[in-house]
Amino acid sequence: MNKEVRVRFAPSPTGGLHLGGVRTVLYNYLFAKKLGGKFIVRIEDTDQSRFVPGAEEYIFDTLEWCGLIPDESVRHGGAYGPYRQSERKASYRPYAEQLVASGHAYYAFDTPEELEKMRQEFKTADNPSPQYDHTLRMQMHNSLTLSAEETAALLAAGTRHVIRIRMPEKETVSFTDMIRGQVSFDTSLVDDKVLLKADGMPTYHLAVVVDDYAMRISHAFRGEEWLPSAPVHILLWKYLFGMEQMPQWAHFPLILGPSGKLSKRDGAKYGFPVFAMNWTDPKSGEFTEGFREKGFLPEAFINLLALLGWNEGTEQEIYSLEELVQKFSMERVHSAGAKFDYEKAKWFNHEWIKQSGAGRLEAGVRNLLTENGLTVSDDKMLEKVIELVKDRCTLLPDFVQQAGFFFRRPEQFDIAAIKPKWNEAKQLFFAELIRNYELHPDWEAHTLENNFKEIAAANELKPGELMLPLRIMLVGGKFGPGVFEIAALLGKQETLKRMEICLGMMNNE
RNA sequence: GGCCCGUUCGUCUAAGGGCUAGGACACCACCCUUUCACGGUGGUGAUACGGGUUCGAAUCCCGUACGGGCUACCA
Repeated sequence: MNKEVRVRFAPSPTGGLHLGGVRTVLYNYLFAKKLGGKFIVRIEDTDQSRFVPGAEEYIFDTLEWCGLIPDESVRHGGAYGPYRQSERKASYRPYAEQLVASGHAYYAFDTPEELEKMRQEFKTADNPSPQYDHTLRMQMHNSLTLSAEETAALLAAGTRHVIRIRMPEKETVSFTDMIRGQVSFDTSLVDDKVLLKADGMPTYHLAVVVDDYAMRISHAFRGEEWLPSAPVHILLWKYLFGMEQMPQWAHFPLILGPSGKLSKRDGAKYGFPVFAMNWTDPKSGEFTEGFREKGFLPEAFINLLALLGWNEGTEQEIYSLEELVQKFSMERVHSAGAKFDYEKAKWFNHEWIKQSGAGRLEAGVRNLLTENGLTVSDDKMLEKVIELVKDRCTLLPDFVQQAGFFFRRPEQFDIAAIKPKWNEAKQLFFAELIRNYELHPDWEAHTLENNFKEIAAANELKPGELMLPLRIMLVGGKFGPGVFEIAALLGKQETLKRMEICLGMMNNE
């Protein structure tokens, strides 16, 4: 009795995937996995003029980075292919013709110029965007206004034409949205949408219904921007396949930027990533920054997206993908749009870095260090360094500053930070400290600290005033973890070397 | 303009008729730490407005305002 749960994400390969897109994928995925269903990716490339090379690959790379692996797709195969609409082109026309035959659609021969003329002609202050609808269709160039013979002749001559749905008048179309409850529309107010374009390709409206049927989609989820065209889709289901076959719908709230629906431009404008991964438009050359390159962990990215519009009802905020699958439910998706908050996004990443083991972070950190000209030769060392500094890193690139000095002697020392309080007594203290450390047997943080404090006490100096200078000597600046931990990890030779270099600089100044 | 959706701290949200409106981010203060963080404690801060329904409303209904989306042979 229960249909198998099958959901689909149906992106148009026109560019990178932004926050909202990935969240739509995520909710689809979570819903499917929670119910033991299938997650399908279908490429909606019915608009050939908007084809962008590389966009499809980008989409799949993003899904892989996020760990949201489709069960069926162009890449992953499946029994309901092909999963690219351009390759299903032949399947759409018959349905459109069927609708014409049953009186629910008609041929329209209006040229783009004629349409433009109509819009200008009927445009008024009260009606700034005239629609091709029941009020106007009898004034247009279509099979409703032409005789059957004229229409047949035009068709036989291969005249360019589209097929439009004939929206009924004065009907109320309603459906139950899983998030919003019942939503109703008056069909008199909906226009006669094009179903089949002049190039023989379907529009989204026809394709989504035909393919959702063909692929046995049980639940159809998409962004709220699709809500206004829902009545068209509902009617197509009714005319073509029957309402009992129709999937259940849910329209996700939009993710808003600082001003309205989040756009890729908002990123550059307000200084945060909008796409999942870096993307450069091959035509315009426009670059849009991605969360991955910005230094986000996919776990954090998924986590923050999940909580942008959904919550379990508890105070938990950190969830792994597995946990999300277990706890997600469509009923708890919020109905109002959510404004994206980059500060909170960073907090999620910081939390994930803190709770990740060095092993999880190692590869990424190593790449970052290498990219910055730092060589990691000792894996054990890298592991310890990561554990030591990860609490201080919000984004992955923070590791370059926080961990870099372990792998390369600083080129600059922030001498200005200690110079004003420098004096003979401190000079002597460090000379003695070096002598002491040279003879130091075990080189462990706590004994280094003990010796440091003993010598300070013997010279009647406050340890606190000596720790910053030591830090500058080892790190180069006022940052990093505990200074004796650093010395311990750096090793005796390198620690003494850095102290001597710095002390020399102090003398020469 | 029309249609649709929405409205709890600045932001993400909890509370699905009974109350000191809870949590998180951010911010502020203090503690810890003589770096910076982490951590800990505390604080500022919200039910858009007006009507109903009810013993009682953030919660249900209506209106207003405001916000957003759609209004292509784009998705």
